[in-house]
Amino acid sequence: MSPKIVDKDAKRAEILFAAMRVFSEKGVAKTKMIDIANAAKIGKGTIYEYFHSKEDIFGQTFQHFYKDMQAILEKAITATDDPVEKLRLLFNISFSEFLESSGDLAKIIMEFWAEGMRNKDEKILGIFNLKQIYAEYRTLISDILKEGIQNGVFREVDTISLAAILIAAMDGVTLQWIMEKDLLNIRQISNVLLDILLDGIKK
Amino acid sequence: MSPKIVDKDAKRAEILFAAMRVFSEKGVAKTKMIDIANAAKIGKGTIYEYFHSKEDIFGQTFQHFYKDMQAILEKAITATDDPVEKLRLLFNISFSEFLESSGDLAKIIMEFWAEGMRNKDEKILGIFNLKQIYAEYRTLISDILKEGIQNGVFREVDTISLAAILIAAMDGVTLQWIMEKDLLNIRQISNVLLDILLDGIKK
Amino acid sequence: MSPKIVDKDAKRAEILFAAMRVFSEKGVAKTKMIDIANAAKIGKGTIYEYFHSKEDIFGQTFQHFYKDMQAILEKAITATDDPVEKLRLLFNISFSEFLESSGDLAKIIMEFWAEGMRNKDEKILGIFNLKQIYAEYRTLISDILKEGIQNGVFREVDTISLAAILIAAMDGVTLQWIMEKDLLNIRQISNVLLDILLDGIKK
Amino acid sequence: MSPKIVDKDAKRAEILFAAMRVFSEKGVAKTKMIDIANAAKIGKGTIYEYFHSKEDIFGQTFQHFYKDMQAILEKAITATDDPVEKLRLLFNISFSEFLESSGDLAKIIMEFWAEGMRNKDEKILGIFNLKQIYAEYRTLISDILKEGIQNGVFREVDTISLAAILIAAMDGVTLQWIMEKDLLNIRQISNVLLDILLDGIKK
DNA sequence: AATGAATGAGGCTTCATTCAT
DNA sequence: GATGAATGAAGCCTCATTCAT
Repeated sequence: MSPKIVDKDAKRAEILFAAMRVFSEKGVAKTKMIDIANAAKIGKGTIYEYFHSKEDIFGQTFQHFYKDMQAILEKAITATDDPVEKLRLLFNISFSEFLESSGDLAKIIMEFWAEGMRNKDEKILGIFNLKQIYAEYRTLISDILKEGIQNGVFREVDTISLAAILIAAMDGVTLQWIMEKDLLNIRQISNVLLDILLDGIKK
Repeated sequence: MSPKIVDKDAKRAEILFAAMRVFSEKGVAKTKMIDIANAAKIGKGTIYEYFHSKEDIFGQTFQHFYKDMQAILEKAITATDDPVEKLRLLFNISFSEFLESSGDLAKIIMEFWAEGMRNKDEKILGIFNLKQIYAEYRTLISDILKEGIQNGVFREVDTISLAAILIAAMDGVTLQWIMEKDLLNIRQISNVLLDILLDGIKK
Repeated sequence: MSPKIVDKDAKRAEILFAAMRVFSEKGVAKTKMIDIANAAKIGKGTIYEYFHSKEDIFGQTFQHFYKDMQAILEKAITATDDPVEKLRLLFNISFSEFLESSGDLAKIIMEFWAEGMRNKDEKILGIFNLKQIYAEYRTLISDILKEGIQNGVFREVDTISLAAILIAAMDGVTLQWIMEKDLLNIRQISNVLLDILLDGIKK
Repeated sequence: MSPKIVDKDAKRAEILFAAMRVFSEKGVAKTKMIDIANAAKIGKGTIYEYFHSKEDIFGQTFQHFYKDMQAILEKAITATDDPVEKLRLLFNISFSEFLESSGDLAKIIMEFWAEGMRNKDEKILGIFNLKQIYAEYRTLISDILKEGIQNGVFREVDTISLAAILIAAMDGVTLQWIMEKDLLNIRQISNVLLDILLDGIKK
């Protein structure tokens, strides 16, 4: 009576991870559906049981990345009340829990950035709205900074601009890390950079 | 040496600029040869009189970007003997002369990064060897830092790591700038960031 | 003979009717197996328990149509001995019992015709041999006409050609009926046409 | 300076005729783009220089058929003032100039009918609006009949219904002709039928 | 028997590149 | 040199059919 029972969500996730691996290896444009199928060890047609199109897979890859990032931010800012500590957690967790754990994902981030920064029609903007994501991100960090200013930990500064600086620093380090995962001790670099930045804004 | 050669070079450059405009607007993968031809107001077939392939155009776009960058670095480090001033020039010139002047180019940088960070066969590596470029870049900045240390301007630091930090900061700001050209006063942000960083390593 | 066989046949018929509905709505080529399955409220795979292939379903749809037509012919020519009445019954029954009762079927007739008139390999010819069907049809009507001539009801005419004319008239009216089920009073048109035709051949 | 000079319209027509040949041989659904390309002795991709899609080709095939028909009607109704003669011309020209001259086209008519009688979205309706075409056709013939009634040639009849009958007769004969191009003397059949019909409505 | 998940052959279409003019 | 018409390799996606449950 009943057909093969499959955990559709689990399989969808499997395919997504396979796609991420291939995307990060070959780049989105040069990835063929058959590559994803092979990576997932399924037939070409099976992919379409779980995704509408290649574009859809790329979009969901981004969603996945974004949700992970959200979770990390959430975790970081609720773990402690100390603004300084919050920023340090943000910096550290980004690398340890997000990038290092899914190193594959890292290389696609560039494609997210490239894709996300172009003007899109409404439909795509709902998925790839990097501008909005960064705006939210700045607000979140700005709030932490305001806290610190209120607590008397930080100097009076333009919190939004400073948030942009912190994000810039994180992204920059991310780029370096992607480029030279092995050669540079990025963890240390990241810490040094954060120390300098924190030092610069502390009262 | 004949006038024709000059014409050829001029036209090649024209096509290259047209290509850059389209690349930055639609992304490299989604740019068709016909788009470039239209943008350059020439026939589709004419492109092949000046370039071997689409890949070739993309490669030369990168070369152009790279040469511009080289020139800026050159200019910066020869303009003064003061290491601090050299770094400041590096930061400022990057934005004023490079990015701001060819805003179109900025959006393709992501594609360079995305493209450049994948493992390639020898032929491509000769063109898109980002790792090597960044390594050179780090060496150059490291040399400035060493100068500063010798001069007693900077503390004793791991110059290569610090170079990486400075590059990270610059790249990060670039990203922010691409994303929010209008909203954020990136020039100011970049200066603030540099001040903080310099402050952090000054003796 | 066991109840299962009855079930099987009933279900096969159900699927066939579902298929006919969808065929007539979307056309055979644009009908997917899943459409038929949905229309029949069964699973996609179940269809294959009752039919070998989509082609098979289409073939059996035709067979069904053909058997209905045969039955109508049979009914018409055995109901009375009067040749004129036989022809009138043929005309009328065609519409009342066949087309009007299964209006869905009507739209597929075009596909039967389109499919049936192409040269086919042996296998298909056994199912879709329209030429033969029409030849039989002509013979049957020709026999009625011959009867009428012998009885002195009809003039001496080329019975095969006249049979073709009668069939042409019926098919033509069918087409009009399919096209404008609602606007034209086809029943009346059909009667008028038949009256004219009969009048033309009566002695 | 100038590239290959091609009469685009001529080539488009060539491809269209090739497509019509293949359509009529294999049916639209079973015709592959490569079949059309081969029939036209061009490359697969070349088709797309002249048509948007397979659907487009089919649509334009229909347009072509329709324009031919229009021209025939025009020719018939302007050639004489005698209503009876007009109808006879309509009947005869349809076969001699239209069907017999482009026998290939004939077999696709079924597909036009099948395609044209389904409910379509606006876009397709603009191309395949068979209902409207037949309505126009009926009006045109109805006008001829009205003329004949005014002239006292025809009895007082429901002209629209009679127009439908005449069209039905023509279509029916067409069908027979498609089916048995060789066996039946359709020209004669068509004349006999028309004679009977005219006789039936003459005063 | 019934199901729908899985499959891959096959079709449509795109587009970089070629080449005759 | 310049052009765009022609091409076909290659990729995305569909869908009839299979088959494990």
